[in-house]
Amino acid sequence: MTDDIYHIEEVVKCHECGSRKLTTDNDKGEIVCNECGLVVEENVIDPGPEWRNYQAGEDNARASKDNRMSHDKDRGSTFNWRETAGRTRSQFYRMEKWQKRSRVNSSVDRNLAVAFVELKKIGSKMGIGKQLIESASEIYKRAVIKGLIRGRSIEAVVAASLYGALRMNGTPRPLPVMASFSRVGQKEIGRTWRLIRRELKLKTTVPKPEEYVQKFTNDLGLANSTMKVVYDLLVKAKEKDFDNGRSPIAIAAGAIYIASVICNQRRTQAEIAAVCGVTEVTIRNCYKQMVELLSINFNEL
DNA sequence: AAGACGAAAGTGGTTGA
DNA sequence: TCAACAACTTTCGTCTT
Repeated sequence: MTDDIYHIEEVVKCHECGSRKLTTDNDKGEIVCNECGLVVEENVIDPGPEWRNYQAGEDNARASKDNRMSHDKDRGSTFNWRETAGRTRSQFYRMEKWQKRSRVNSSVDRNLAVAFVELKKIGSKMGIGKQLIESASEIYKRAVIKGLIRGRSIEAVVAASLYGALRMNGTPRPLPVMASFSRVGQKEIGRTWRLIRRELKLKTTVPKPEEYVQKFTNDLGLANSTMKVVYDLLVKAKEKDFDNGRSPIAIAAGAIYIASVICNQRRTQAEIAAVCGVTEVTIRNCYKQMVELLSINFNEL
């Protein structure tokens, strides 16, 4: 993957001895002079807004990438030309490069800034708390550092990060619901989330039906007592292994429909479908099977 | 007219050979 | 890797309230 690396154009010879025999060390992210051994370039970066994707040897690679994120913080004082006046030409030359590099870094910052604005926008539209926005931005930042933005839109990665943060918090939202708050389609959000989860090795579990209940019943304006009935139905369904292979959202939606009828707080299948992000057909199929399984005298209600 | 129902055809994910 | 499969969606006509 050596040829995958992007060189800054002006780095063609060693500042110390002038040799053009240079070797790139991918793992360390350095360019080293073959003649005198000087590290000509550290933290080799893509001059464009995006950067290359590190492959194996993650640990070393990550160290240099992390440095990149804090370039201006670490090196800020190096840019003071007054302090360095009178030094050799090659040193000015080097400093000039750091400045260029800082501009590259600021494009990373701009990416993060744009992303965080987007994240806050979606978050406030969805009524998501500060803590979760923080978690989502943490995931986003790590995705950026891993180079996962490449070939994807900021919006997609933002939506996926938020989706993931919600799931990991035990308060998942259905993909269609996420998509309705984003300009990105649910397929793209789902695909991006799977990638992020895999690449960042995030530990997630398959959402359980009960994780959706609070949010759904709230949105439908159902009473706490009705919500309690939903939970009871889910417990009974689980006892009979109703959850294998079926979408947890569909199960939650079906249970909510049954409970809304039982508790005289009837909601139409269409209303529930809209809130839960599944179709009426799915709710019908699911609640019918549940009624059958739990021997509920539904028609008498 | 609104809501519920179910058939039919299509999609995307999972599983097992 | 590919076919088979179950769950789910979309669409639409029909029935019930």
